[in-house]
Amino acid sequence: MDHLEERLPQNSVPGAGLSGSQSVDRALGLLSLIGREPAEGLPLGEIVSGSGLNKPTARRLLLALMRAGLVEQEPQTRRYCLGEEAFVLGVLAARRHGLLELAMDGLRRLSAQTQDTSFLTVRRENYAICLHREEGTYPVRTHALQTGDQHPLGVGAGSLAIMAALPDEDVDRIIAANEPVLLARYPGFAPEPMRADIAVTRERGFSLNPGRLVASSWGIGRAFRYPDGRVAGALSLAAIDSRMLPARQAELSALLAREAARMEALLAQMFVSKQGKEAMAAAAPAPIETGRAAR
Amino acid sequence: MDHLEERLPQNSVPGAGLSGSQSVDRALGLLSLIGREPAEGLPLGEIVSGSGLNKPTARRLLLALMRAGLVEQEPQTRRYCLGEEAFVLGVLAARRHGLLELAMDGLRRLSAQTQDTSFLTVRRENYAICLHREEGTYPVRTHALQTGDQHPLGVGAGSLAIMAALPDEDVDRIIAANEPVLLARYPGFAPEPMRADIAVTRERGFSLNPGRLVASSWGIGRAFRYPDGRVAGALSLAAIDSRMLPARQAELSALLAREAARMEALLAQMFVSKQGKEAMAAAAPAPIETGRAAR
DNA sequence: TCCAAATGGTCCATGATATGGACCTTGTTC
DNA sequence: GAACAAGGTCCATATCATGGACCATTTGGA
Repeated sequence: MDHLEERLPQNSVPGAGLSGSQSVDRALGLLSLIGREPAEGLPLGEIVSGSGLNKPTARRLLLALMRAGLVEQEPQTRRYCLGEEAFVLGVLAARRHGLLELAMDGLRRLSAQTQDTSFLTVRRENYAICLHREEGTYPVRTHALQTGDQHPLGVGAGSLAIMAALPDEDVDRIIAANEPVLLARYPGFAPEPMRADIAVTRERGFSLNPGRLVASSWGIGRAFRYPDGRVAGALSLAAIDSRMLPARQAELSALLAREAARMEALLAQMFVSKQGKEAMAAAAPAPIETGRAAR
Repeated sequence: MDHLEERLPQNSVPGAGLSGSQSVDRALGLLSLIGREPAEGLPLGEIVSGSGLNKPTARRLLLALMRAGLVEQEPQTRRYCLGEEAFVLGVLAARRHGLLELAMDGLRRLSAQTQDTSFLTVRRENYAICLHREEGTYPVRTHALQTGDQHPLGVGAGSLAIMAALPDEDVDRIIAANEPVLLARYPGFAPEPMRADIAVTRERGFSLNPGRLVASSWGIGRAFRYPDGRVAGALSLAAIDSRMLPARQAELSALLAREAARMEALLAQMFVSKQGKEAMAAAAPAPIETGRAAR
C-alpha cells in the first residue's frame, strides 16, 4: 500500500544511482524497517510490502541479517524483530554517540521538578525518533509517545522543536518529502499549518503541541545543538492540557531552556575531548592494554 | 596477520556454505569488525586485512554501511567507526533485549556495597563482551576491562563464569575454536589450565581471575540464566589483589549470587509478560494508537 | 623543496552472485 | 475437509558484485 515511498531513494540522476551494492542497501533498508516497529516485530508479508522487495529476496536478506544476529524471528509468531546483536552494537556505538547517556540526568531532573513525563528526541532523516521516555510522578499521564516511536518531523513537541531549529531549505525539503504521509496518516498536520507552527516556535523559543496528536495530551519542547551548529535533538515534556496553561508553559520552557543549555555544554565538552584524543592517538604507546595486540 | 580466523565461517560443509547473499554477510562482518574497536575507529587498511576482503570490495561495502548511517568515517583520520544509526538501532532493540537496563540497578548496588568496580558481561559467539562498567569508589581501581572490551570466553572473571555455565560440548567447541587466539595473544590462558579453571568455577559456584590478565588485578564473577536455561550473562567485580583475599571472596560471591538471583527473577518476569503480550496481540484493537495506521 | 613510500580511494571488464516467477508447505477459516 | 492465505524454497537467468590495475593524497625523510 505504500510502495510509493520505496524503491526510488536514488537521487533521480539516471546513471548515478547505482550504489554498487544493491543487496546490502536493501538488507540495511529492511533492518531500519524492522527497527521502526520493534514492539511485536513484523510478519514477512508486511516486510515484503513495506520494502517493495519480493518475497524470496526479502527472505534471503532476512536470513543474512539473522545470521548476523541483528534480526531474530520469533518462533511462535514468525515475526521478525531486532536481534540481540543490534542491542550490543548499540551499546558499542554509545561510546561515541552517547546522547542518551548525556541526557539522562537532565531528563530525570525535568521529570522530578515538573512531575511530568520528559522525552529525548533525535532526528532520523525526515522523521523524529523518541530515544527515551522518563516517567513523571503525576497520576494522570499521557502515553501518546513511547521510547522508539517515530513521527514525521514537525509532528509532536520534540519533533517540532527540531524542525524549527533547521534551516528553511531543510524545512521545505522535509515537508515536501513527508507530505504524502502527513496527509494520509496525520490529520491536523497538513503542510501549511505546520509551517505556521514552525514560525511560532522560532519566535517564541519553544515548541508547543496543543493536543494535536492525541486530544488533551499537550507537549512542550526545545531543541539543542552540537557545537558545530547541527541540531542534536530535543528535550520535551508532556502533560494533560490543564497542566499546560500559559503560565506553566513559561515555567516549563524555562526549565527546558536550562537543560538544553546544559546539554549543549556537555556536547561542547565531548567535542573537545574527542579532538584531544585524536591528536594524541598518534604518539601514545598505550601503557598496559591487555588483549587486542598490535597488528 | 589474522586471515586464518576469517573467510571460513561456513561450517566446512562444502556445498552448503553458499549463503545466497555473500555481500550482505560480508558487509555485516565488517560491521561487527568495526564494532570490536569503537574507541578510535579502524583505518581502511586494517579493515581490509582484518576481514580478508580486498580493498575495493571493503570500501564499497563500507560505503553502503555509511549510507545507512551504521558506520561513519572520521573526516580527520579517515578511520571508520560505528555511526549514530547503530546507536539508535540499539536503543530500539533494547526494548526486547534490555539486559543492560535490567542489570543497572544490581550493578549500582554491587559497586555501592563493595566500593569496587562491577561489570555486566554477555556472550557473543566464542567471545565475551563487557556491556557495562560501573565504577566503584575505592581509590585504587583496575582499568583492565572497559565497556565494549571483548575477550575469548574463559578469559577474565565474567567471561569465565559464562564459560563454566555452558554445557561441556560447548566448552570443548569454544576452546578448540579459540585455541589459536589464546596461544597467540593470551599467555596464561592456555586450553588446559582453562579447563581446570572451569572445573574449579563449577565446583565452587563463582569464577575467580587471580590477576592473569593484568598483574594484581583480580576479578570474581557469577553467571545467570534465562528462564529457559540458556546462559544470559555474568555479573562480576574487579579489585586489586589485596581486596580479594579468601574471606572477602566469600563475601563478594554472596553479593554476586544475590544479584544474579535477582537478575534471573527479572528475566523470568520479562519472559512471562512477553508471552502475555503475544497472546493478546491478536485480539486487542489498540485504543488510541496514533500514527502507524494499519495497512 | 622535492621525492619516495604508504595509504586511501576509484574504474571497469568479467563471471560469479543475487534475482524473482513459479511452486511447495503449513496453518487458519468456514 | 476444502479453500484460502501466509510462510518458505527452487533454480535458470542476467544483473550485480568482484578484484586486478590504476590514480590521488598524505606522510616523512633528505
